[in-house]
Amino acid sequence: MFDISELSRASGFSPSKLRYYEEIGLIRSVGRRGLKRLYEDEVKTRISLISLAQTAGFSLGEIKETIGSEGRPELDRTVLAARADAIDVRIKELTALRDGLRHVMNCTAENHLECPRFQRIIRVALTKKQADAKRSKKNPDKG
Amino acid sequence: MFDISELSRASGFSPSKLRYYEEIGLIRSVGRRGLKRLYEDEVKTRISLISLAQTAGFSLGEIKETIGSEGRPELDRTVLAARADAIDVRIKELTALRDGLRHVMNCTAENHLECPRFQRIIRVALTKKQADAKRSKKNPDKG
DNA sequence: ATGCAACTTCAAGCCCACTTGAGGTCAAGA
DNA sequence: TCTTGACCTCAAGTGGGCTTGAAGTTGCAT
Repeated sequence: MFDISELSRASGFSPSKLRYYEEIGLIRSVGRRGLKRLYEDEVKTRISLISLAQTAGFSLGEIKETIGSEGRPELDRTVLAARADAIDVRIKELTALRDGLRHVMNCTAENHLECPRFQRIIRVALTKKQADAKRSKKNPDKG
Repeated sequence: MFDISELSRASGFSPSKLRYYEEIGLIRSVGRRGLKRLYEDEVKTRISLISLAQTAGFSLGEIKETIGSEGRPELDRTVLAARADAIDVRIKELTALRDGLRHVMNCTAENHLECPRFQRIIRVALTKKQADAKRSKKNPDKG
């Protein structure tokens, strides 16, 4: 059991951010010593997970839906599957973008945005994105 | 040459968003017919690129620094390289997160956050992140 | 017992990335 | 010529994700 300053040091999250996350139900403290919050180890894993999920572009609301707010989260398999699929799409986009950037670095075309190779790289990722957007319009429940 | 409503349809960006991007110098219109903005094809590639870069977690400011604001952007190779490297890091994090989620879907441990396999998956990504954070503290210029 | 650093609450503020609304202008068709 | 409607500008508003500041409360060391 440790207090907010240790958790802050360990996680790199500011105390105000930790309090905010608790307020919106993303993490929890397990008790108090006087006024001071006390945390247990589990919260560190949780914070790592939140941090990664944010990097992946999920909002705090989506993260809460995914991992729940309690120690024993109700993990809905269909939600987890949807998140994993979303990450796969994102990975493909990022890969295309990275390849595009690396190509541009070595490309001698006068205007890189008009380089056919670059455009093709970008278009591939965009096409996936648009196909995805279309699907979620036809099928709004599975967002 | 086409107007804002066609560009909006083609790109999926709202007219207000397109005007906003022009205001902050991310895209440009090449002229007017009366009051109405006129765009040329190049802007579509640019918008695709912006869209991807946002997915990758870059701010509009960073995107502007990376691709410049003009038709013939000043592409700084060191900036491009840094962005590409950042994307690589992010891809690794996303991969770990996705694997973690997929594992949890099939894991029968009572509390998933305490599943050692899950923790290991998460910790790997987090370690990379923290190493990166440390490096940029020691070397604040190369962010 | 007293001080004080580290915590606490709660409301307000801030930055980013847009959106909205009010009021204005223009080009083309009836 | 007159209307229509799609565009325009500019200022203010919104929502997410925090941070900041003022004022209060504690455990612990002296």
